[in-house]
Amino acid sequence: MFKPVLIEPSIYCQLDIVQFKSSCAACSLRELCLPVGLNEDEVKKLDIVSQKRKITRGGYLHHAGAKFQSLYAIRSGFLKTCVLEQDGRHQVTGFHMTGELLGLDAISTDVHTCDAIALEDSEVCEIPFAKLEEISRTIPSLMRHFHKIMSREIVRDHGVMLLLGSMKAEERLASFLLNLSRRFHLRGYSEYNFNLRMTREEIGSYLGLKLETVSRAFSKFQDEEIITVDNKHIQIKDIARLRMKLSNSDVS
Amino acid sequence: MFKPVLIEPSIYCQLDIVQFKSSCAACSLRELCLPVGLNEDEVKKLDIVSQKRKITRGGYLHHAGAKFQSLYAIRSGFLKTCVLEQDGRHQVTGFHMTGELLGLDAISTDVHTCDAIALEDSEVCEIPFAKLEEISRTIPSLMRHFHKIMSREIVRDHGVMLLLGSMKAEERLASFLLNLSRRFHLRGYSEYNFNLRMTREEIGSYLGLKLETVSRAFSKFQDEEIITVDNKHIQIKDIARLRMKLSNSDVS
DNA sequence: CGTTGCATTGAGGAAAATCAAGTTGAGTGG
DNA sequence: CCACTCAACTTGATTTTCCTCAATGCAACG
Repeated sequence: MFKPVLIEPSIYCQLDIVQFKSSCAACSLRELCLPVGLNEDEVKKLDIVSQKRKITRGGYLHHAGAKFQSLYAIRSGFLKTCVLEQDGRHQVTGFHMTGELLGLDAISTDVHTCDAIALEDSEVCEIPFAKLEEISRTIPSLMRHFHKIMSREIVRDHGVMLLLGSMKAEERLASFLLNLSRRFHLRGYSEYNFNLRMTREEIGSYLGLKLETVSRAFSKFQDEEIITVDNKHIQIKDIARLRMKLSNSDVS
Repeated sequence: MFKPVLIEPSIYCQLDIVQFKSSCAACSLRELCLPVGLNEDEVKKLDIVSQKRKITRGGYLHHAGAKFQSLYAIRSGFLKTCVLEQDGRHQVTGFHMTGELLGLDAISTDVHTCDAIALEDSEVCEIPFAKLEEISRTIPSLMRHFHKIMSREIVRDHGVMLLLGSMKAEERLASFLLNLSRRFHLRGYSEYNFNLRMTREEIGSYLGLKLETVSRAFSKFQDEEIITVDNKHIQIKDIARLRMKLSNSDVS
């Protein structure tokens, strides 16, 4: 089922065996998570740092308000992050998968500003931030890479702001599906067939819509034969028309 | 009119005189822009870096798509940043004032992802990013401070996402006004009286509303005697009730 | 086999967008 | 100083979109 694109299957199998010995050198996510071009010594420095941790479905990786110690690189699984306001308002700010880095928001105040919750059994590398900063002083390419990751998060957030501020319901859902499709594809899964890990309500929260609106939009896309929806399973039948949903608002 | 809170007026006047000699040591924004606790030698290292630049009202600090070289610290003035999509969709992602840092989004791809436009005559310090990274390797507190600034931007964006995803028009406008009020206050201006630098349309774009909706919400707040609006001039008459607009939706 | 959580669908209503006049105010030039 | 222009703003009427409320379906699970 798992088909890594970046490495040989044999290497991946080997990984499976050593999976409780933390090792960046052998990690299948090296290309996602670390800058290319580190030499062996540099990679070894990192090995000291990280430690693995498992979170079962529904479990918290961290709570909003918790003291910040570490960033988390997702090794496998699927998580959501949500911000909460004192008045009970809350919102999913992102869905996160293999190779992505969580906890960047907490650097600013040394306190996590969001909950991170596993939507399926997941495994993360815990990276103590103080150590990462220390090591990155001696490895400029690592520092640069880290800055790019933070910046990418800012760019991503701006994209979501654009979505929330100027798209209609169907455009939002199309954008969401295309984004998921691309990210699954990057990780070696089918870009046309995948299972949603989140509920309609969580999708709605992320997209600034109510769950009924999400459901209706799914049904509409299905009627139009752009996708098929079977509960959590999505098949994209006509990705070109799904992309068209983004740019124009003309409906037959 | 200008009443800096963090430094003595005399120091500020002195600054006015030397304003074309770039000097972080003498800058009135030191506390905003630099980590506290740098010694003189460390501050001098920074002086090499930055160079001033003026942008007149309506002018671009940078265009989306431009090659990224430098971050910009705002010394004075007021700017907006907007993202644009290929399909013509565009959105204001932020309004920025004295002491804030622009260009963080561009680190990820070495290309600016948004336009930055001056809404009044402004002055910025140009900080070549490569040099900043280099210096921050030798000054850990500077590196830490920079990471906190990036992280703060992520937290800010999450706040905007929450606003766009789950607030009604009046709540958004109230949130916007309170945010401006706080930021003016921090910079030594009145928290109850200020002039908007942006149009209703720009406010609307930022808040995910049409300009007419913004205008109506202003009028409503005025009818309720929470604020007075005279074109661009805003007076907050009852900040408590403005804050209430955020938390509850009950209207008399 | 009832309970529970999630999803779908319909009907009605509220919020904001859109469309359409007007108004105001700053800048321009006679 | 006045007329003119233009952009920004306000306000009202109408339409669209999405939310809310409610009923129902459906699969998983003790």
